[in-house]
Amino acid sequence: MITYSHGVNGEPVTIFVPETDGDLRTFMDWARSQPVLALDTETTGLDIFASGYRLRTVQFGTTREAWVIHYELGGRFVEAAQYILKRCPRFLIHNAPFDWLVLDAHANIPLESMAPRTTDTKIKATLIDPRQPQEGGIGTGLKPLSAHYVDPQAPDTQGDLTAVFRSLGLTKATGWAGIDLRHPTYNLYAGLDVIYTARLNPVLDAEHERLGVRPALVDYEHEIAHMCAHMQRAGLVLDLEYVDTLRRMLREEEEKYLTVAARYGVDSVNSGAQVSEALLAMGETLTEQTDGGALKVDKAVLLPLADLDRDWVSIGARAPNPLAEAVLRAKRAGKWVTSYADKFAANVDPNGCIHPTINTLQARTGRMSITGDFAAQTLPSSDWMIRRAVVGDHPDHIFGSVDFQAIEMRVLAALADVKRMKAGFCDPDPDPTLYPDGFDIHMYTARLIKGAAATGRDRKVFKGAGFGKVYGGGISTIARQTGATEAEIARAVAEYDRVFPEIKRASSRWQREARATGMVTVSVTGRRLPLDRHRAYAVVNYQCQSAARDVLGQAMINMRDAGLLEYMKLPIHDEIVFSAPKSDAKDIAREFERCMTMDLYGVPVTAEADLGAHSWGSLYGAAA
DNA sequence: AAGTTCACG
DNA sequence: ACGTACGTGAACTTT
Repeated sequence: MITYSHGVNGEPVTIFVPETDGDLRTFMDWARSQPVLALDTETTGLDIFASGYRLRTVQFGTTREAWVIHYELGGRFVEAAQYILKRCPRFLIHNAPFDWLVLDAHANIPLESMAPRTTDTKIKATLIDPRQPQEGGIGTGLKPLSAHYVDPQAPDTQGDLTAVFRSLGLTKATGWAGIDLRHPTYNLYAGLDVIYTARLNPVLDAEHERLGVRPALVDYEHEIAHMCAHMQRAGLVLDLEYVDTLRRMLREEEEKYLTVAARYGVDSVNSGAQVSEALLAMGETLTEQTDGGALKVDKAVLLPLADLDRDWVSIGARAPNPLAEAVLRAKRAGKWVTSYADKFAANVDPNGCIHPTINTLQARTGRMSITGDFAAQTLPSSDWMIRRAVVGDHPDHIFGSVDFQAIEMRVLAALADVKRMKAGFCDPDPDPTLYPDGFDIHMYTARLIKGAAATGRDRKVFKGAGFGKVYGGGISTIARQTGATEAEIARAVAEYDRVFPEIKRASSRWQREARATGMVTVSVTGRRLPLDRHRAYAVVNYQCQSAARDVLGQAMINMRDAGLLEYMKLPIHDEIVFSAPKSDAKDIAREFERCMTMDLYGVPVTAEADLGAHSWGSLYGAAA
């Protein structure tokens, strides 16, 4: 047995690294009697589903000691780790979804077995403060949390190991796979991580108590994390033949327009300086500036120069500038091939699946994000081309999606108790001649203000005003977004405030509360939402975005309880994407709608399903 | 590492 | 009194 003595917050701790069968028996005798163990794994990297991926080490610990089990050695080491993994009633894990999926894929310990026994200290910490240190927060990594809550002298275990990797001629990318399991720094830090996790947990509990973070919210977040890990494990099936075609086509398109751009002296279309210089030389005038003071040459600037509207359709207002068009097309093809098509091909697993990394509590508002191999929340939606690469789980499956209807506006009506808005949403039988596609809050508002004569343009203006309320936008921004004049918007916003006076009152109240509590506002679920001092106006948006996220979270729990988890593929803010057998798809879609239908403080929250064909792209236009 | 652009809800 | 559209992830260029 190798042992390391170390100090944590002035107290001695011991790290044990078993070497023999006898050492492993001592470990098991100790671990068997522990009601709760902190747990961590070390692996060859982050790409859990790639071939050749290995689980190297599993660590177990308490506030006083840690045991570092080298799983990679096989035999009795594997047996000992699995014995405790199956048996211990409760685990503390920092960022549990990663370790759940590692153990599920590489240690034969199912997610379904681990998740109900897990407390995730990252979830607890994020509910206290979701901000990273750069944003003025504590951070949500084990290192900043340990330094803040446990021991100011806590080492940067990951950072220091990276330095060790370099001294061994390895890199951050190769070090985790290449470091010798006997390396003392590797073993010491592997052990310290679980000791810090064990010490973090009671401090976080005390903070929750002090700040009023509800235990029900903690449980709810664990359930959401479990469901999202389930979706990550399943992944999405790719049509690899199509991915290859897509890559070829987009590269050709890019090349074609790069050649055109080069004729005008632009050899890098992504260089704003080159593009603006060449356009000026062609006699174009550029007026908009970037925050940094350079001339702006983004899509919004280039489209009019190319005589194209926002949907890239020819306007006929001027002679198109060939360079502007070439830059637009080359940049779009380039982005689509590198950010999407190439990444699909590079990250596909041996079964032809791609796995999203779902961060269930990423944004300050609690919103989820999807990062890494497959940023599925940000695939182009204006065209089916990219999403066409993703297909149903089985040949007889089709893709579907269920969206909340105008969720931000409904949440606003509910939270601010907006009487006339609520009355509109609550109308059980909206006149189909007025609302042929179902009730529409923006047309409702237009009619409330303009009467029966309200037009589609009125609708657009009041939709802008509504979004301005939800986002906290000013008159000029709303005008720019809607294309209406500032005078028109100013009048519309004033009328909006007249018919929905509760919004302004709620906004003032929330801003006052936020300031009084140090610019941290508390959502309806008790979630703490840190708000920058100079951005108090954003409190309405924080409340709405956060409540909408929690409504989706509740809907996801309803879906799981209804047996729909196996069909769920992705959460996308106000939408769930699913893959289901074609023969049952209509019934399944109805079930999804039912799970997303609920009441929020007297406002009905509703959802509508859309069924496509075999590919995800089929929901976005003409693809098969 | 910062700045710019572009993809999403 | 004034004025701020909200939240993300990722690639590429320039520094």
